[in-house]
Amino acid sequence: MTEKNFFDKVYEVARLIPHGRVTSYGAIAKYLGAARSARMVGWAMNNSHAKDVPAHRVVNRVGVLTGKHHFDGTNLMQQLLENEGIKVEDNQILDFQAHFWDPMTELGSDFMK
DNA sequence: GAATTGACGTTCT
DNA sequence: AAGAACGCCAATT
Repeated sequence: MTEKNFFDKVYEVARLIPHGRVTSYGAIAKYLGAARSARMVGWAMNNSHAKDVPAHRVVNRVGVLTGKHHFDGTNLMQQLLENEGIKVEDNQILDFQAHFWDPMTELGSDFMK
């Protein structure tokens, strides 16, 4: 029973996202070994309301705040990101690459080993 | 209990 | 190269 479900793994990784950094659903999914389950990551975020998961730091691969619609306000997600020093314009993160936090690169496949 | 949807991304045509 | 379809797992209807 040491194996965790995809959902739980997503929560863990999402929680490890550093302050002022962002990542993509696909990046997390890929890190978990299921690049094609990016949708599940999004679903997990939907349940993230029950967890302490900073879902505002997770965007799609283009850097667009696709899930901002699920937040309390209309541009709450954007406000949170800007609060961390990330510039957002038209629901899209500026310099997404610069702020991109890749779990595989940062954690180095040494986290869930 | 079965079918559909859901914060996406990859692969095929 | 551009567009369409599929895949993944879980939850909701």
